[in-house]
Amino acid sequence: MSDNPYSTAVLAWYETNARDLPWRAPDASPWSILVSEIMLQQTPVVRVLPAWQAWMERWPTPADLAEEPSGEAVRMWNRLGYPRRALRLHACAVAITEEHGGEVPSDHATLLALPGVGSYTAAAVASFAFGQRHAVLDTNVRRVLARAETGIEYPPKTQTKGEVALAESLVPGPPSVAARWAVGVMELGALVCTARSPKCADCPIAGQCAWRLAGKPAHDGPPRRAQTYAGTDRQVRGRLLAVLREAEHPVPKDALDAVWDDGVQRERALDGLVSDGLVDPLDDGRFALPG
DNA sequence: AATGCGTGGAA
DNA sequence: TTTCCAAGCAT
Repeated sequence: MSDNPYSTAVLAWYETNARDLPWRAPDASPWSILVSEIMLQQTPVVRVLPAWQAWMERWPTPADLAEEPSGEAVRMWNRLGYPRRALRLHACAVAITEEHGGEVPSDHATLLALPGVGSYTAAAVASFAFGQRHAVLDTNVRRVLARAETGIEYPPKTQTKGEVALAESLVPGPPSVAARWAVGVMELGALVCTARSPKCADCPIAGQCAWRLAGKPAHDGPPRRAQTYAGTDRQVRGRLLAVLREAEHPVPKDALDAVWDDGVQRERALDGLVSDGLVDPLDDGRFALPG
């Protein structure tokens, strides 16, 4: 697997079209790249940018964050969503400080063992921070490969082994080229081969795209999961945690009861937050972010 | 393997 | 207004 039919075109496209993102700066530290990757899990770039800046100013190294209570990470996470990621990023900082001499590990398997670091993030950090050769398969790349190679509009809902094998077969041989391919094909998916209204006129591989060549057949199969939010436990959890994030001090139960009427659901959500480690029930009956 | 887990912007 | 979806992970 030394090359693939698209790599030259994608690499050239990336050279002139890449966004100037701070975690892509030549002097970006592995830690700053890891922080960006955790934040970018399911949160758009535009919302991550200011949060990442503030985070890196406050905690420039893993040791800086590891010194703080995990609740400070949850508070700093603010409204990025999925706040368990903040807890896991804090746990990453502790593990890196205590087990890896304060340096983000470069080995893929070691990265994978860190809290909140899965297959994608381990490959991304190994590739972007350390220039290694890995298949970096995120939602953008899955969509590009579904279209260009498989000829379908959208990839399957859950990642398949076939997709992984395909992605691996396309990784260029030399690590430095592989790393640029990884970021380039991801950027192509983010900017051109988008989920809705792909900009095929601007696509460097449009001439080789199986989906476009087939006339862009519409998505076949069940409609793609419409996620409801209003009224869910997720919404309740969000409201409860927002109260604690914005409070300077531990809050009485009344303050939490005020944000959701359904007591059964409210208790279930609060219990969930406690068992996740996002909320600390104090002995005096009040609640706080974890210390 | 399917589900749960936040939030906000765009169409 | 509603729907979609945005660099996933853990269980």
